[in-house]
Amino acid sequence: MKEPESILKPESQHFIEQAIEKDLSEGKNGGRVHTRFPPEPNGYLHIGHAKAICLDFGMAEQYGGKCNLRFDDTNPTKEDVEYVDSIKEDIRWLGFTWEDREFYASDYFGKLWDFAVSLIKRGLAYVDDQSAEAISGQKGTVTRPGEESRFRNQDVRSIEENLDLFYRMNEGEFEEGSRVLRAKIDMASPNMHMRDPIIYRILKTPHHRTGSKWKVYPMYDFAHGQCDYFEGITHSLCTLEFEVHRPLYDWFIDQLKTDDYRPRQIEFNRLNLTYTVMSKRKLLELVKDKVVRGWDDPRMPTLCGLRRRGYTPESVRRFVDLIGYTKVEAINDVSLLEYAIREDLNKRAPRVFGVLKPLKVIIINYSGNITEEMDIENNPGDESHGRRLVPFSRELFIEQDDFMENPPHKFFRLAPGQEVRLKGAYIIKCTGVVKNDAGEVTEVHCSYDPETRSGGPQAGRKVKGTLHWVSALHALDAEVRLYDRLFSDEDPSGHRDVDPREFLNPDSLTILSGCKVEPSLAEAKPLDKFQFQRVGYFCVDYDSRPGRLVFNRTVGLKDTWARMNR
RNA sequence: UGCUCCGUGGUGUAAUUGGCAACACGCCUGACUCUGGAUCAGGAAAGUCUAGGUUCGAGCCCUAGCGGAGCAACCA
Repeated sequence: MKEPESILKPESQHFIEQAIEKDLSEGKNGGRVHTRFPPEPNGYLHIGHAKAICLDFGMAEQYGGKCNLRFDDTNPTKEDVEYVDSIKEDIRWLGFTWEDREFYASDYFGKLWDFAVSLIKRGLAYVDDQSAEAISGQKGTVTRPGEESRFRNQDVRSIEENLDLFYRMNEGEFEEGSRVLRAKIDMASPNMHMRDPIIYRILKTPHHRTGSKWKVYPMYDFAHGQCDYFEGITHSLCTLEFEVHRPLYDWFIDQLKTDDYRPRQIEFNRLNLTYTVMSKRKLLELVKDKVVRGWDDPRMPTLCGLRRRGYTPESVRRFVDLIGYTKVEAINDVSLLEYAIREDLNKRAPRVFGVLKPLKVIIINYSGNITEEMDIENNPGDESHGRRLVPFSRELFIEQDDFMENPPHKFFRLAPGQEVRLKGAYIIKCTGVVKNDAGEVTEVHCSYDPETRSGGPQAGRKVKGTLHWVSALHALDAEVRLYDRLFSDEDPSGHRDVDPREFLNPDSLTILSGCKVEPSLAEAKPLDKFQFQRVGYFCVDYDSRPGRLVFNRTVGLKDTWARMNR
């Protein structure tokens, strides 16, 4: 065992912890740490969000502060309560709580409106009648400054007219797209976001919370920073791409603030995982086009997908902990995620016998009239998991891969003349095979040595291999779904002008039916997790029913034999 | 081409803030094992993008270059 972490060299701090501690030591915000997790309810959460959630809630927890849940619901055309509910479920599943601090950007529509009105009154915002095309045409490029809209000029449009138009925009008098409200900042700014950004647009789609009260909605950039400000957020943690938005947020807060309090935005690297895509837009496409079975398809990097796949919240949090927070754009190896779930399930998943591709074994010197109950530990590494009884009889199933008629060197499994131990039962020796017309082995005949029963007089005899097995008479039928990476390319969205779907892995799902599992699994319920010994970790799918068991393979075991054969 | 950010083993992160480049995953070897799992012991693998500079001493500071990413939605 390793030493407890506390007496090891203290874990080094990442740059955000350092920043927070510096603020704390300087007495900023009266020693408060208050963060927020601000999802848009327009899709399901994925593991990239888990990274943000762990940071937002984690920093608050670590420094004795609070973390708000705030839905960024400023665009009714894309958002829905379905997503609100799933997001809350996923955050709870991860193990975090926002107590009574469930907020919505839409809670602040009134304040935001008032702020916009105040900007107009101060000559810092104006209504622009131009089309979207015209406005973007005047925006300039990254190397060339933009041109000012003629409506920017107060001689053309007075403050009074701006106010009148803004009110009428919200009364529904004008069509969507016919007018917008813009902040008057700097059309020549090297930062594109400062070139008179649009802050309000007309949208007549009813909002999932405010109904049709509003006809104008604030843009994200006009809402986000101010909401943080309204909530007294001290540290606004977000991903790298918002770095260039920060000056704009600061500009708005400058117009709003009454003292020197200001949320501090710190940007960190987003999570990218190999062999998958992580943008909500791309994930939504996979769902809509039925490439996968839904948001919770076990191949999806969504939290609901990982949950259905058999991942535990602890393993997800452990993974997030392992990858850290930096400012380097990185792509994390999915095998580290797999390590995290193996590590967790190795401790908690009971061991059972499950045979994916059954091959019949007949013990020729074992009576056909008896059944023995073999007493087998549920987790060899941890006695507290207890033991169970597994029935053994003359006819068994073993894994097809565990038998070879003409084995290569170092094949420690069953082969003619070769001995193996049946885990928890007897040592058997292969005495012959039965083949069908096609020459395939359909039955393996073995003899057993009664002295070698586990716990018996000859139990200590060494044989090279140990196999898992199920009694043919007692085994339960099951369907097993094997998952592989969704994409065959390490970085499917990392190719310019190539649709990631060019790289879809056609073998990402394999459904096996007629699998045989031990009878103790009869009552297994969805999301129950097991290790099918020597095969991998599996969890019961939502589709599973008593008498029609369905398992998902979460992840395989490390397989030295398979690796040797690569 | 403008602005912003970033370059440390294969991957992801560290380096007590200027002092022997460390950790995890992966890989290799051995031990142990009634899971070819787990566990344990050991090993290979970067000299920190490049070139200068400051310094007794630079991954860290300075200068220049090179390379990568982000930003021009009435999306968030």
